[in-house]
Amino acid sequence: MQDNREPAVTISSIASAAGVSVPTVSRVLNGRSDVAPATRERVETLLREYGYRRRGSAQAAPAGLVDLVFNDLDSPWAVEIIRGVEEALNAEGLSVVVSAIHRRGSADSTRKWLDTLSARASDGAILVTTDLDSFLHAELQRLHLPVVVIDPAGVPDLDVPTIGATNWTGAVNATEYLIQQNHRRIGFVAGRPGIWCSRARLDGYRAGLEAAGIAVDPELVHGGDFDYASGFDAGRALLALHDRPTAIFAASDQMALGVYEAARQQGLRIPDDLSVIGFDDLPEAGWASPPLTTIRQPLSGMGTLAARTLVRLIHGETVESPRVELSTRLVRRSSVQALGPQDRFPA
Amino acid sequence: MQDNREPAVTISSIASAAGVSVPTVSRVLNGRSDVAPATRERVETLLREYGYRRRGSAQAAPAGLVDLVFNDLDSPWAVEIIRGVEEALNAEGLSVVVSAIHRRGSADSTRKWLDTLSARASDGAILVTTDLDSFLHAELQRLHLPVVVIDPAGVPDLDVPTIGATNWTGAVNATEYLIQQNHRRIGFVAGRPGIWCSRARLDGYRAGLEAAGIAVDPELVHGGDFDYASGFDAGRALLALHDRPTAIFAASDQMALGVYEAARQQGLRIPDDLSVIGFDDLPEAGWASPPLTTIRQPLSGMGTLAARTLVRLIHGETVESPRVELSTRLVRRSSVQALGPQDRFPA
DNA sequence: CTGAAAGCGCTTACAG
DNA sequence: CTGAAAGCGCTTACAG
Repeated sequence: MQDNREPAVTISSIASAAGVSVPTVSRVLNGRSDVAPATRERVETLLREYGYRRRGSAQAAPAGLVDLVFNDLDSPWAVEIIRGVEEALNAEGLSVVVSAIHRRGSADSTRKWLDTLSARASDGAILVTTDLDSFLHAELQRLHLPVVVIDPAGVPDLDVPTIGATNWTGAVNATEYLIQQNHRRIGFVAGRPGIWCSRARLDGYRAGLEAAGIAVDPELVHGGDFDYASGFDAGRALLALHDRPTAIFAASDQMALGVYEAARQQGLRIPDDLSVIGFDDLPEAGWASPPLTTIRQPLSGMGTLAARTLVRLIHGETVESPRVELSTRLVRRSSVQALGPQDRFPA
Repeated sequence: MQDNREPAVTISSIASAAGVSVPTVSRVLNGRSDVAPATRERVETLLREYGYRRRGSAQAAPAGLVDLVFNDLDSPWAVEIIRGVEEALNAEGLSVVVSAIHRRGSADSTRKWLDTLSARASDGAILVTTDLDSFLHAELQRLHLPVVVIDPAGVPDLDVPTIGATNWTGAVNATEYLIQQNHRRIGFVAGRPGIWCSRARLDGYRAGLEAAGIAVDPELVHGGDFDYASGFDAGRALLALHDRPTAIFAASDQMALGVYEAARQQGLRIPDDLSVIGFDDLPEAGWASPPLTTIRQPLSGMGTLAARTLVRLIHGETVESPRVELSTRLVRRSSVQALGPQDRFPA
């Protein structure tokens, strides 16, 4: 995998490559104004190409810092991951720098982020749900910065370790469980499109139905993007169907809570009139009323594993299995009720 | 307030203070084994006393790092603060190191944390809900590290800026609102004891009742510690009362959700049979079913303000008002219903 | 176990 | 705008 034992790039190697003196490079590095624009440009390019990293004095003196990068910091999701990463890294004597990629997609902001990363001499980075495109990947390589991705957006390069959960299997289990409880019309609220795990959950739902010989009704599959509002909208649409579902499987807990509210507004009670199952098992799932049955994915465990994997890369070790999926499991609480028998023979 | 412009403590000043050579101090600093125990001890003490901070080369070269410290990273609370801090600091080109004080209270772990802080040359620290005791305060002063505290546990030293919310006023407002809706028997679930804001909320509840000429019934005040389980327990106890409350004001949203579940388990519907109001306005409040009416405290705004205040201290500026309380406000959603008129004249 | 010496990576006046 | 020189804070062989 990555290798961090290359000869260090120093200010003086940059200087000779650029054909200028060491002080000049130093000036560029420190944003002094008294440098000819052409010189500055040339030096900056070289700095970038060589992947120069500020280094205190003589020997590297590791910063003991790892970057944990989210697209946005607006989900309860994030704390779980942060907690797992922080615990594992703290045990290794490392600290976690948490950041969100602001104005996502802007090449400029990515550039700026990379510069900061480089300036502070981070030992490695954990990217969450990030689309590690080839540009970003190349830049990180250049910085000799080990990387681990949690829940990659697309299928990442093979030499970048990724940590995920058994999304497909978890979704199959959720669907099977509802079928066991005699549900046949099972609605599905999908996750944010474009992220790998969303697709896996949708496929698992379909596979679960088909394994039980139930045809997939496209009407019962509704788009979403993981958050509450999209769950509410999807729930409303699904419950407005002529032949409405008796159970809804939402690809995230937040969307499941949106379904709760859509049901409540239509006077439907959970689990009596509608069964709901979520995905994630955020603490919030246990706080719902009634407590939400869901598929647990070990988010903080994923964080811990990502951290441990990264530490190995930092130490120059290789990682034998670059893609790991931690297992999910069904957590039964009170939002699913068996259909049929009860209906026919009420107590 | 704090001053950061003191002459830098260098390895050589420590060396002469200790009566040893520079290389020896360097060895202690790097944990080399070949140093006499007595010498090591003496040097370490001096290092501490002088508040030595590793510094790359010649000039300080600010690390651009700020520490954000929680007691625990297990609450949805935390993300809100992190988000606010991260945004404000990112705008200043600074990064956020997030950590939890593990094994709280252990002097040893505090020591270790301070060492890390010092080693990485953090520019400042934001402590959340921390009891900044005089020991910690003195140590941070020694490191010349500016500090801001969010929601201080106790009453902190006057020269440490603190950021909070108008907890007392918010609680008065919540209580007044319930009274306006004709509630008279209003239960209260208190926050974690020992934290300043818990006390303010309890006092606000009492003041709100008394202002309306309602006597405070001690039976209606129940202990809690901010989390879901304690809210559930308190809700259960309150609803089991002979003359049970028609409304419950919980000092946190998480506890309010616990009250929801306690009500549901007793077959009580919200808001029809019981009105509930929370405190915080976490995203979770909006996801409850029915959506929770609550007192909003601007958590991410508190994070932002703490960050900005810290940046000023880092720049050596003074802060004119060391204790700021951001205002809270009532967010009306669907968990409170007026009592009385409706009951007498149903639609 | 310790210090004198050499050296490293970098920066800052100082000339030009 | 740029480089030669001096210097800073630190570390690492090298002696003893």
